[in-house]
Amino acid sequence: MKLNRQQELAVRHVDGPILVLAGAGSGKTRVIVKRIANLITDAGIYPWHILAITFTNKAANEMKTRLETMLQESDSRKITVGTFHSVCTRILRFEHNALKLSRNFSIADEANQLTRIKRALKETGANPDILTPKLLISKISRAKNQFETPETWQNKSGYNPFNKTFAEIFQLYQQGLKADQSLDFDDLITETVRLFQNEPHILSKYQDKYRYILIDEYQDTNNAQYMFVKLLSGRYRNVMAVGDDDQSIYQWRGAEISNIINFHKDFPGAKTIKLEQNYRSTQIILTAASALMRHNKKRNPKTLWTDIQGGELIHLETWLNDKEEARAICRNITNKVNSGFRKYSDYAVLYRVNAQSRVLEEAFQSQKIPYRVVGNTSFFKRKEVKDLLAYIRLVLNTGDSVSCRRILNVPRRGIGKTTLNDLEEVAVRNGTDLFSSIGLLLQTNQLNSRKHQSLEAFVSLINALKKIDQENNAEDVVRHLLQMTGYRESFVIHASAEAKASIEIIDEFVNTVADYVVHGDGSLSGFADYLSLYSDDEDGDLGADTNQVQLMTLHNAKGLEFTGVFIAGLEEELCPLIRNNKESLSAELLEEERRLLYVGMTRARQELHLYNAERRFLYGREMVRQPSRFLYEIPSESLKQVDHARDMMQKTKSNPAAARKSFNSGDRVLHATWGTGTVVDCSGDGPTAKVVINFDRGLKKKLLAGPANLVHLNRNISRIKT
DNA sequence: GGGTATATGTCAGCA
DNA sequence: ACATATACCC
Repeated sequence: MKLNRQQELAVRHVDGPILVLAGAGSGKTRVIVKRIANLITDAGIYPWHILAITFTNKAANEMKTRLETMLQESDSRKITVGTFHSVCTRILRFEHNALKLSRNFSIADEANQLTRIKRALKETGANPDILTPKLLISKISRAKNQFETPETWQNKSGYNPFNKTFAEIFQLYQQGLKADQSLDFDDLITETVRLFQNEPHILSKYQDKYRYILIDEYQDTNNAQYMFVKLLSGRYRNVMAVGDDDQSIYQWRGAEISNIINFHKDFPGAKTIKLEQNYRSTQIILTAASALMRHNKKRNPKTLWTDIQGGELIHLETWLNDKEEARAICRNITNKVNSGFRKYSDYAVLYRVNAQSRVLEEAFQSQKIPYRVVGNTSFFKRKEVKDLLAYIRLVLNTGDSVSCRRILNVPRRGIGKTTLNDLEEVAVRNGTDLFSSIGLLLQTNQLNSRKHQSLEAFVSLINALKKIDQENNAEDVVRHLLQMTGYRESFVIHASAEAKASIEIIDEFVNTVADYVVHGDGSLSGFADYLSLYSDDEDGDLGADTNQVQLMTLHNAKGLEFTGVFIAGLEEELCPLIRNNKESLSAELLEEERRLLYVGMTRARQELHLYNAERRFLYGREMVRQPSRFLYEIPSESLKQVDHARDMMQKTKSNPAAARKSFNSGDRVLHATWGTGTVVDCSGDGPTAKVVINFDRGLKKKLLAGPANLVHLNRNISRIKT
């Protein structure tokens, strides 16, 4: 397809800063890829001078693949494509000396951060109900991205006790990371920026290396990432920032929309190009999505347009509950596929929170529809993966005490609480890491022989693995690791289904490392980075079953497109999400939620299906739901609306059989006015039976079964029982 | 020291 | 409903 005028201008741009405001579906990835190709083939720029930064690893891989098809392999290989985190990790590992950091520093993932925060909370004795671990992590993240340190917080905390506690925890957290030779995700960026600031010759080297910088999803960059770009581009100023303020959905984690708005101030003389033609969606879908977005006040007005006239109306279906919703989605997809014009992979089901995937997965399984949950990091959250990763981290960096503590007694080797406490004490007293403290404790000769033996065995195990790592690839190390620790065998003994699942995960882990050795550099440290930075699980073997429906969160759908999109759970408090009933939704958050739905809607090419349910099982209980306010912001002429919940209620109402059912205490029932409740007592039979019900909204009512038209919620009984 | 039963908190989104 | 944290027992 030919480029349009604006796209052409962006692709042909060579020198100087340029901002590309690219609306949804306006072909921005194509523009970035073509411009890179153009820089090399037409402008004669060396490929190693080009740095392309994407938001996810997935996007990076896709870009690499597309570049490979357009360029000679010798060229495409030399272009640097990656996320901020992966690019910075590479720089830090290379320049570790200047930072007085081990080359094999560990990357602390979220779980690792959490254990550190919890420990710091305990140490300070702060109340974890007010400063919750999660809140602390996000506060620290924000502080770091503003280049604030525990010290600056100490100074500015003044008399505010919360700030003071925060400063203390921040300090402990940071000390812990440092002692363990670990960096968290934010450090990866901020430490690179500090390196650039403190070592002009290093900055100069990289400025010279990366003369052409392209950044995708610029609306989602944070302050530290901005600083990185600003410094790195300082000499040549060849920055192309591509983004769309309407698709900014990461402000919650520090993304600053001002980066895109202030681009001209930051890079004087910058060109601006607006891509407003949408090549993806039908007029109907685009009109509806634009109408939704007009409710946002803080945005640059824009007029997206499309050549793809008309199209199907957007379907809006209301169901009685989340199970019915999931079943309906499955039925609709099956019908479409059976019609012969669509395949499973044409469809994606999007939702606001990962917890929604469960009901959907159950429905897909029972209807035998092939599906894949995208971006769900469940594999990386598995205990087995964390354990093995902890081993790897410890082998690479024995200073990593958090990892050491995790696997010191996994599998069981008789090093329990008491010994661990002793070791920690030795570590603190000598100012060493946990692993070194084992050697120190062994020297004291104060241990009984059993303890002595198991500790000694552990040390030699790790040392042996270190040696193996020096001469072998990551796969060999992992295989030796499993063999020497007996980790896999520790599950084989148990015949339980749980143990079987564990073994499957371990085998999958081995496959992952084998795959990495084939496709990556094969090193253990490279593999550890891969595991730490690639939280979106790529599904290495994409060749297998690709004809699957994709399930993912709205966030994960960014940058993707599908022929048909189903969005589930369009209800108040879920979309827009309100986590805390006490807290009201700020205007900023509401607008971000709206943008998130906008991103979801604009993923659709031909079909868009929206769903809401009147009841939903969430946070451990069934809740009565209200339709999302966003549904009222979509013009009704774009919608084809069916209320199946109402139909179902009416059907049961007109069916006297329902009234004849007798009720038992414990039964879950539904009443047209009072909603759901639990039967606590029932006397009599048939329509004249007197039923006492505790309604979920807090009312207790005595009703006559007949006129009350109670509906048995049998479909929910299995859930309520457990 | 280790395993299991019970209590408690969590399900926001991501690199 | 699930996962983790602690409490308690062997």
